[in-house]
Amino acid sequence: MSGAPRRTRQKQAVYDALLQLDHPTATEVYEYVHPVQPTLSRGTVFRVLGGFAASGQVRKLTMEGSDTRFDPTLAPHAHGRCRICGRVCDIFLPDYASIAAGAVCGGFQVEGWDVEFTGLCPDCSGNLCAKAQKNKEIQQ
Amino acid sequence: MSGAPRRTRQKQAVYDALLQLDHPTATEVYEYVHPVQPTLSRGTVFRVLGGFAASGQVRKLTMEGSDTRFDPTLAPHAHGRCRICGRVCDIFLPDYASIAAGAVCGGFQVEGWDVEFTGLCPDCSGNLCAKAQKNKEIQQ
DNA sequence: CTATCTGCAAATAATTTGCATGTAC
DNA sequence: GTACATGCAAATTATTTGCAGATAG
Repeated sequence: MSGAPRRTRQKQAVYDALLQLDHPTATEVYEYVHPVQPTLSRGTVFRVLGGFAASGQVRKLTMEGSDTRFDPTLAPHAHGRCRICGRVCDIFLPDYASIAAGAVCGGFQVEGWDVEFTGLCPDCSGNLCAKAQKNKEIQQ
Repeated sequence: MSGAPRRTRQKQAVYDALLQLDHPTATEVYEYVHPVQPTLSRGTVFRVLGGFAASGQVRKLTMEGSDTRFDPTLAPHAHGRCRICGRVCDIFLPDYASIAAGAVCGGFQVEGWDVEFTGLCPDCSGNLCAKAQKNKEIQQ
């Protein structure tokens, strides 16, 4: 028989990191938490995040060009990945919600969905020149 | 100055594999090609597939729960991953095409998109019991 | 108490890369 | 002939796992 999951300092720290860190990878979570809890190990971060994902407590994002990311926002939504700064933005598109409701597409019975857009985030689409300039400065 | 890409036996073999193998991973391509061309190395498979993806010759699919897959079908379409057999199906949804045409969603300027559905493929949604039975037999 | 969780370190496994050699054009 | 491509093997890097000790309930 399996008992209820236990509330631990480590899980709390990992979840807090998810709220602070805007779609972080497991490693980013680790690096955020480590200075505060030096004994919390990488393995634990992966195990805790995997548990959260398995229980539906967080969403696991498998995005092109980066490691697996985790998202504590449970409301159905898509993601936009900026091709300039790499930031991942939440995009709420009510239209997609209806598709999730068990629609059938060409014989494939849909139970869940995930949409990844590529493009420019609000910052980067605003003033491309300024942004390119900034990136140049950083690289130097 | 960079010259045009060269036509090689290896690239041809990798592309043929893509056409035969229904959304294969790099390793699946390697295992398909290797018996025929034993000297073709894993590194080359990754390099060739990466090149194809970079030139837009094939689509690179980053799907949940499996390694990166490659798709030679260039027409805009979504993918369905069956939660029972794991098969990846092509799903053509004209509605999504309009979104790709540079729409703006909440300040995010969309240039490209990728949709992954989870659910049941035609085979598995048809007769779940028979399928479960078959899987059992395979495992034994 | 005891089942779950964590730390640590070693094991996996996909992907990348350096370099010498091969070959398309 | 020359620049691009490949083979090979070693290096990287994310993620998983075994096991002994810690701890939540």
